[in-house]
Amino acid sequence: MDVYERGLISETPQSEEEMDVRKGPWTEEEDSMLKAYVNIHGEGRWNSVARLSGLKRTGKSCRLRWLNYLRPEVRRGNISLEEQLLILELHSRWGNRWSKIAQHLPGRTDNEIKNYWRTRVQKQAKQLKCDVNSKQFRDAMRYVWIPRLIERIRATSESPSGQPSSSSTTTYMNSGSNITTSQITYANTTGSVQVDPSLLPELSGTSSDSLDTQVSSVSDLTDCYNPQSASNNPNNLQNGSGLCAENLAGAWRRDGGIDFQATEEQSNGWLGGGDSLESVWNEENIWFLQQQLHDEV
DNA sequence: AAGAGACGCAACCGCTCACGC
DNA sequence: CGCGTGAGCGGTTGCGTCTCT
Repeated sequence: MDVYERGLISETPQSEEEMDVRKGPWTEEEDSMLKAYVNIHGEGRWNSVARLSGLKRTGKSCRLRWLNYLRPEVRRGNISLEEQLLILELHSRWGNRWSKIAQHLPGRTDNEIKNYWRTRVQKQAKQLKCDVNSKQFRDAMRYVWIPRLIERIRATSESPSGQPSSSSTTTYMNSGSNITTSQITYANTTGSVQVDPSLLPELSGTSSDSLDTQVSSVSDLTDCYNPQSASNNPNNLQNGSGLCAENLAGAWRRDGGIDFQATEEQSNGWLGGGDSLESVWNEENIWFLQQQLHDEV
């Protein structure tokens, strides 16, 4: 359908500036014009682009179209597990700094990441009946969702068929802060991101610009999180051989966090099975988390 | 089969920052 | 130093598609 028919173009301009300014979806012809212009003259000077290329668009509109859609390096399609993990990690550190987060996901745009966060992550918060910025939800992300993603990334990388391996002895119980590259680069098996080697260790370091410095970082958690022992024997959680009992079971309870230790046992398989991100948040888990949240209030 | 509602995404809007004069 | 302009960023909106009833 033509944009004119949909009323997306100002047909009654109020001033000279508004004359003929197009809005709404871009046509293939406009895309071609913008691509051709940028290929010749390069990026930047977006108002000039709008004027000189013959496009009846604002400079802002041209810039947005180029950055989010026309750039050759833009990757489109499903966001991989590794990318999801990075987004969660980076958001926990920087908050809604979408462009900053996007810098660490080659080919992804801030707009795409923002949309992912709104549609996927905020949806989960809504299902849990808690605010996406609440401590409860951040805890859920850090102590359940992120470790679960790491587990699944590992499983995918270790099994050519994509099935989780049952013989792995690798542990996340690193000293310091290297949950990182060697684990994250399994990415290759799913054809996705190369993670900056310096990135994740940085996350567990000093967080002067973190929005929330009172809660231990994700990497702190993964330092003492052992999915193998946890999934093989949930009782290990009680004696601290898997999760750090002091950090998780006790501390979370005391500071008002969620008791995921109990969650893990009672939901029976929190860390097992499931082949999508959403499976981490299946109905049973969400129900139980809600109980936990309400108990805390 | 059709309508309603939910969802995903592209695009716009308004604000802030950086830079040149 | 103040002002104007351009660029960038985060929030919001609206449309097309999908799913459910």
